[in-house]
Amino acid sequence: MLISELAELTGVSARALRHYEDCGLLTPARSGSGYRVYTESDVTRVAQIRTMISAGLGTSAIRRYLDCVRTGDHGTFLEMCPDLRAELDSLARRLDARQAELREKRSRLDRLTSAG
Amino acid sequence: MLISELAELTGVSARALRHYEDCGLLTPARSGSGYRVYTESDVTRVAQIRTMISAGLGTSAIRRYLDCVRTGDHGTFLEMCPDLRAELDSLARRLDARQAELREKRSRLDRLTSAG
DNA sequence: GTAAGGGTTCACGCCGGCGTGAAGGTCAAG
DNA sequence: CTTGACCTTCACGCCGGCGTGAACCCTTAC
Repeated sequence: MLISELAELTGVSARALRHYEDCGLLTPARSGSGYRVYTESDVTRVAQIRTMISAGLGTSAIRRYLDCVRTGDHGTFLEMCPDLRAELDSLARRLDARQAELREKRSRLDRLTSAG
Repeated sequence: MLISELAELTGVSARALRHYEDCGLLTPARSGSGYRVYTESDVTRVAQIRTMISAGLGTSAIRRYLDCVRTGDHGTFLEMCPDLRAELDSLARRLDARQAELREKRSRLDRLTSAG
């Protein structure tokens, strides 16, 4: 299928799909005229990519660990290798830190608003 | 006083102080040779700016409402005018939204990590 | 004279997943 | 042939508070 069809099937913009290719997350074949040609398995792969992005992973991390992705009846998950475990742990810590920062900002804003 | 002294007194870098001037938050006098000359009241003002920034306000918003800032015994606060009230409300909503997004990311990451 | 230590004005870099034209090739349909 | 819908490859814009040189001026001490 061509890019616009994959875009419709996945709900992801064509621009994003090209971006994923630039990042090495997709490697579609090319037609004689240079058009990107995707297979049905790319639909699943894009869904996996989106799941990982929505979990906070960057494209470089996704590229490193895309082999670890499995999609089963119980949802999408990752088969753990040591590096991946460490990467996800540090990501979790970063997310927690950002959450704490946001909470601080929010409370400081409340103080600015109501204090006095 | 010169910029490095104000930087030390406030704990804010000289670069940041120049940045605040670029944004219209500070308007130091100039010596004959072009050096920025600050007064003691600028120490308070910088503290107010830092408080507002740490609460999530951007420099443009700070510039618009810097007149509303008061620093008293009960901490730094803002005298409310309608526009300011609306601005702070929308900011609070944006912070809440970002907090919700982060929570979602965090839980999705947990699912990726442990599911399967 | 000069080295040292501050001050000044640019102006790019960051962080990153895409949006958004711009300029131009491909292809089926009328 | 021509419209028009889709495709391609660049490549800048975003969001923004500063970090970080670069290149150059002022002043003081030796």
